[in-house]
Amino acid sequence: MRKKAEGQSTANNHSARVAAACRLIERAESAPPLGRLAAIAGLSPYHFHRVFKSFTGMTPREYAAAHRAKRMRSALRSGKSVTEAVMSAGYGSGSRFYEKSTEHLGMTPTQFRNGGDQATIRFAIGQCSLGAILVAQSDKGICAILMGDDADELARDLQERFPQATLVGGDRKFERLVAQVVGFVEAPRMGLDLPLDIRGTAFQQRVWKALQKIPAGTTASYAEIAKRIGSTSSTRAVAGACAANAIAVAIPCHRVVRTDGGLSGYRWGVERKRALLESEAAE
DNA sequence: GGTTCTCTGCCGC
DNA sequence: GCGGCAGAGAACC
Repeated sequence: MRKKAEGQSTANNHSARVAAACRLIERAESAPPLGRLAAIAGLSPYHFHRVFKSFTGMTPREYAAAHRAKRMRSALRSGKSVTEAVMSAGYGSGSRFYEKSTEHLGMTPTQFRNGGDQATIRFAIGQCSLGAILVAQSDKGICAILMGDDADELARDLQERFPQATLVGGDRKFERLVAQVVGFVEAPRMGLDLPLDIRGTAFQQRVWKALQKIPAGTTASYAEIAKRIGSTSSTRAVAGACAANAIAVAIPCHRVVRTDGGLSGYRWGVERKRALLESEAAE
């Protein structure tokens, strides 16, 4: 009994320290260095870092970055100019923010302010051994690879994923790109040497990054991915992020299976998942 | 391009 | 539970 109470109080202590660090990060003009956060929490930088991550699922640096991006977004939404928003979010200089803006907002600040992504997305639909395949590209790179049984369904899916975008059918030059992607889907081991335009929340991005590290021909469980991104208890959220993935095969969510080896689900049909895994294992 | 800070796996207490 | 080192990596100037 006594032991339990002690364990409880340690946990409470930690959550209070982590919460205090979060508030500090939120209030600070620029991200406080790790050493200062740790000193305030009364822990060594090493240990504090681990405690923080185990509670929040992200490192203090990531937390600060996510919070800045959030401030940036709300400042832009409230109608401030891009420059004002950059400053009020605590980015030291405009130029520094611009370098990373695509990462934070998924688009340039001006595009964001103009009501989301109205950029043009070009797409084309082709056929591969797994059925119909849609490849879409923004000016940043491939933003969607979708698979399905019929072309209309895929086009609707694309429109739903990018409701603000202007979708245009691809020209002949674009067909070559589709052919390249189809070739990649048939033989994923070759790799896809094209830039990707990956859009999602910070958490989704972390999951997708982890997925890209799973080598072809192997699999990982949802729990393993959760562990790799340092968020052991987020197994279900990992599954959610996999399901939200818009870039099939290039972000290999098909390589994530249940802990017992069962295939679990696949956004584009379990049969396609099975086929992909079998062909990768055979290569 | 060098420096400084961050992050993580591993080990010791 | 906590601290610390080593080494890789990212951010910064």
